[in-house]
Amino acid sequence: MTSPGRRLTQQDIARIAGVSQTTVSLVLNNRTDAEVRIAPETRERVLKVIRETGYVADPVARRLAERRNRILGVFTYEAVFPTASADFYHPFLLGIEECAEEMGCDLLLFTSARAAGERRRIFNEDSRVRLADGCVLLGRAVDRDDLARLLAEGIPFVSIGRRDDAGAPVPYVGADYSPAVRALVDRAAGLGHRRLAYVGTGAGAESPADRMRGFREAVAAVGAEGSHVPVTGRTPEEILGELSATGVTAAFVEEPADAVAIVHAAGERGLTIPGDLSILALGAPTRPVRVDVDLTGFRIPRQEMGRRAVELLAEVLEGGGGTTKTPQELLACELVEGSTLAPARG
Amino acid sequence: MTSPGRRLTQQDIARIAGVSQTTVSLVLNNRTDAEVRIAPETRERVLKVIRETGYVADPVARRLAERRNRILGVFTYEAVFPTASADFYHPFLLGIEECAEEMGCDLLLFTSARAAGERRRIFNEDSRVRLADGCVLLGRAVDRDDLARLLAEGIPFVSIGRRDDAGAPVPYVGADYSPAVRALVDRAAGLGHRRLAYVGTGAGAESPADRMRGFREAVAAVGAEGSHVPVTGRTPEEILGELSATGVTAAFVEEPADAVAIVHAAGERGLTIPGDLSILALGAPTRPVRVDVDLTGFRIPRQEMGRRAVELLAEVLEGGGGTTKTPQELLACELVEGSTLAPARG
DNA sequence: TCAAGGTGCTAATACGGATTATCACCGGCG
DNA sequence: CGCCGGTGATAATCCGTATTAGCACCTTGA
Repeated sequence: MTSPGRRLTQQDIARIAGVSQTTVSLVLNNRTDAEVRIAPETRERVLKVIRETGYVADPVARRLAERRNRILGVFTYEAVFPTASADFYHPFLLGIEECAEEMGCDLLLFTSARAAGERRRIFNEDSRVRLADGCVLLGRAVDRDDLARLLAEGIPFVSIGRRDDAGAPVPYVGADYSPAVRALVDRAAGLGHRRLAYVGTGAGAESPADRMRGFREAVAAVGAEGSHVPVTGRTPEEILGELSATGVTAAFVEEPADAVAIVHAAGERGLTIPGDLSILALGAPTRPVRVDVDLTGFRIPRQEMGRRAVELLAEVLEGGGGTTKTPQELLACELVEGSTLAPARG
Repeated sequence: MTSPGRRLTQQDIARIAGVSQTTVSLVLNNRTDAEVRIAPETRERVLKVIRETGYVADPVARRLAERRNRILGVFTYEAVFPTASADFYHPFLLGIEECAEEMGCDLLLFTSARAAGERRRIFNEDSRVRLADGCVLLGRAVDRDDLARLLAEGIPFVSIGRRDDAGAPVPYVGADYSPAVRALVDRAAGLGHRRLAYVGTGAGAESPADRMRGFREAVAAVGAEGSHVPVTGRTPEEILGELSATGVTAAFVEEPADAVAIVHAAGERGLTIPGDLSILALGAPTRPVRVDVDLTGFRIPRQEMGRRAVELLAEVLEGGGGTTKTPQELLACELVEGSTLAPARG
């Protein structure tokens, strides 16, 4: 069929069919406008040559001329495939891939964006971000400067996870943490819990901040007492100690991996969960853990977030000029019944 | 920093710095040849503008002119992220991503290659395969026509998994099934097993064929009796029935998911494994199963295969012209001790 | 017989960057 | 004075496709 030598171009097809390169392009793009007319026989002749040679247009040249690729970039600040992070990233990617496939788009994974042992950055010396039509950002913490730059350069993108403004509003699809946390607090309060604690950083990135905020607001709304128990640099035992010492009966744990560890620590200490202490998990584990506990909490709609991010990105791309306003959506989290929440003692 | 309007080009940089586009390109590419000279001050002035504007070269245009991308394509005949296939594909991707990251390459996932509900094909109407420098092929069965076409068009690629010739030798890195299967057969024979069975298709694609071949050769070598028990359309119970009826004492099961099912079926039937029947699993599960059995068998070095494929692809790309010979490698499988192999009865 | 209007195709150009060939300039030397 | 060699930069061209403007030809009508 094809010679192993140089790749075929429209020029070659044109020569064989005895027409101009323009005509080949027109036939290929199936232009039937009033502006441009091709005689049916000519069209057929060109198509025949294309069929016989198996010619396929060079996507690079196409992109250069057309400014459109049907390639969506996916940027993550960590490798996505290692098992350590796979459990967390996988559902997002699943949604992204599904939606991209339906839209006939390919996915470009920016795996090279690491500056020599450093953290990944979007803009390194020869960033390939612009190769994609647009880009999905994935990661718990996203670099503010990168965000600002993406906005400034007018690169279409959608962040997965809510982001604070970075010079301008950031397009995102996030998980609606506040109401989810609030619902859990309401439940706990309804079961008689009065001393509640937020266990986690509660700050650093938007998502912990959102959860913390939801917690504070809900605690205030139900008139309970809420404290903040930090976790960094502390063992589950120490955390558990503080919880007991302060008379907390329901702990809202930011990171399910911590929740699991605390449950285990409680078991060794002779405490029963949820008899002595209720544990509520706020989201999905970002660290690999063996989740052998049926935690009460909520489910982050990760797959849906992936899908929706791609959909929104597509809309932005369709919009073209950027006249449409910044898409910002929060998707509801689904409560998970679990078995680590029980009525407060007494 | 940058205006939100149109993207910056070398032309813009040139205008600002008061030089020509050529000069900007030369400075960017750091050309210090004797052929081309740039005065240090001019160079500095251009670099300053580049720094201030944050200019980054358009990778598409670059690719068109340079014929090089640092983008590696990854083609799979199925979606890689769905949990159904994730367990199988994941280790390959892990190896691929690792290696690509080290080499400073990005990964392009061809997710769009599906022709309207059909199976994925590499060459659809507007294939973007050529956008990548080269491409890694992943999948149990690979379309022969696609392979032939890749070879014919001289597109650099490496298949993960051994492939028969498709008009010409196919570059691959595969798992060395034959010796692995042979080693298992030797073990079984050493433990007194005389009636062995190969349970699976044993054909269809290269990898089952390789395993079957290894089985046949090994059985012949040790002078045992080997039969073939097909699985398609049969229940584990039926398969188990045939094994018992024919007096097989060691079953070599192509697909670990089947092996697990057979072990369970045996349990329900009151047979003990490996007391009554030894089960050997030939590879990794390609269907999602809860592997709650400690199967004796071997490990396919999937991550290593992914890495090696990318390395070989890189070599092919370095080689450029194609003077180097087709890389074909088989990686050794590691035996897994497990607990489903025991001495034959009597 | 010639303008008007339609038809079928192509030349020219854009897209953004890399490369090659060439040019302008200056100082030194015969 | 005129030639030469070295220096520093640029105009021109290419990569392969898409698009726009326009050309050559033919028919029709007055």
